[in-house]
Amino acid sequence: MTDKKYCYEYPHPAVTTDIVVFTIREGRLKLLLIKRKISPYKGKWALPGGFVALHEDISQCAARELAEETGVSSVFLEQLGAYGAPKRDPRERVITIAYFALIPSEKIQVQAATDAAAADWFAMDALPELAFDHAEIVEQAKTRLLNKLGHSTIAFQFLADEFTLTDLQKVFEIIQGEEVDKRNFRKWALALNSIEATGKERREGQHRPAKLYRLSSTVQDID
Amino acid sequence: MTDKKYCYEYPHPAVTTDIVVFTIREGRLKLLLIKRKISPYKGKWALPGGFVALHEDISQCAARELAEETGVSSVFLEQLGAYGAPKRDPRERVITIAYFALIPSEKIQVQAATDAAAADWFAMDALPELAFDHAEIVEQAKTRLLNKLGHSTIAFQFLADEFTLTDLQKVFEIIQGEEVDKRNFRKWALALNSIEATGKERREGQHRPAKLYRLSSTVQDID
DNA sequence: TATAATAGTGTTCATTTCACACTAAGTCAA
DNA sequence: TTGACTTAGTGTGAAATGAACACTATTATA
Repeated sequence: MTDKKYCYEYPHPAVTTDIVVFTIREGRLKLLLIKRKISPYKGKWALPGGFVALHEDISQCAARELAEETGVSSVFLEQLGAYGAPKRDPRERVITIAYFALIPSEKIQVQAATDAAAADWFAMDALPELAFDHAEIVEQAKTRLLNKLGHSTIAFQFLADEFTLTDLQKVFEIIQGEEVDKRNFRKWALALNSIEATGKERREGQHRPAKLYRLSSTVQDID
Repeated sequence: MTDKKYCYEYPHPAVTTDIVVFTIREGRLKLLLIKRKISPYKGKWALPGGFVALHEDISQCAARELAEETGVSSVFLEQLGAYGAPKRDPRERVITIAYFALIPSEKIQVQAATDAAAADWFAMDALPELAFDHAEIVEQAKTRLLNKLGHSTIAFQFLADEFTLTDLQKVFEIIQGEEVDKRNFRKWALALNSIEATGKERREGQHRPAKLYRLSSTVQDID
């Protein structure tokens, strides 16, 4: 950051992006949080994010922050909305544009937290107290995730390139918090016309091997 | 506006709200546009909106702009999303937070455009060329409107406090652009448990009078 | 070769969605 | 006063969809 000062005729708020990063690890839906090492909310956990640079698109900003924190790029990233209550940051007026990202657990290289003190994954049902209005943002992200789950292909974003139908079913069960009928689920998943068998199978343990699937090339999402 | 200058350590973008205001008039879905009287895009039509003041919430800002342009308040207003491509405004970096609003045609007092040159309603299927990235914003608002139509009670926002089921059906037909079966529609509307008969009826023309309905007190919307 | 463990597969019933046509109640004019 | 006109209001059967439910298939291992 330079010492240069930027001046305007009328007041401009600061603009940040914050990213709600979900993944599934250890059989639970988890959220990436960063421990703040500066005031305000020093020591509290917060969503990863940062200021929007003047030259970058806001979605680029979110993608950049996400890559800096997790080392992953080209993941599912969707805008959640803008949050701009006047006092949400006690320092100055900050409007944040929240995104939510879904990353497959296999892609998670442990977070190379650039400047932040510490980063960690928290189970959604055991979140610590969050800084700013981040609890509200997380709540809305969770709602969005649940709403889209059955009407889009976002669940696939939690999986590796090749996966079994049981893998996929577990994603649903973990997010929805309830068991799903295996036969109905498989019928539904195949009827989506979004996945195709790779021809390969995965064998592990003393039981029948499972067919591997991949997302079809034509991936379309729903608003 | 004062001559005072606002200075920051690092650059802040300007933040505006733009509002996609829909109504139904003359049997068509219409959009409120303002003719720009200053550069850039001077003379072009644009969405109503303006800069976010430092002390106000962004939704308050949208509501204020909407009230200034249309004279109506307490209407349906929902955030659509943030648009922040770096060059979307050629003057400086401007991030806009778009809202969409639905107002009943009866409430429309002709727009008392404060500073803008002119304001007018345009049919959605006959829009003029729009300034900035407003065409994209309008497109997404239309998509949102269509998606929510059958899964929420937003259609009611286009109607007066008391309405007939035929009024409601016409709203659907106009927005969806296709006719709807009368019996199925009425069953659906009543099964919503969101409207109740007022006991009154409206008589006009040489035919049976129509029962009037109102929104039930418990109005809930869906994300 | 028996056991254990997960993969994989169809049918029935209930519910929801869709298509479809007539009667009811008012106004107006002859 | 009656017939013509116009929109309001109502029910049923068929088709599609969603939900419940239990057994066989295939592998690893002891």
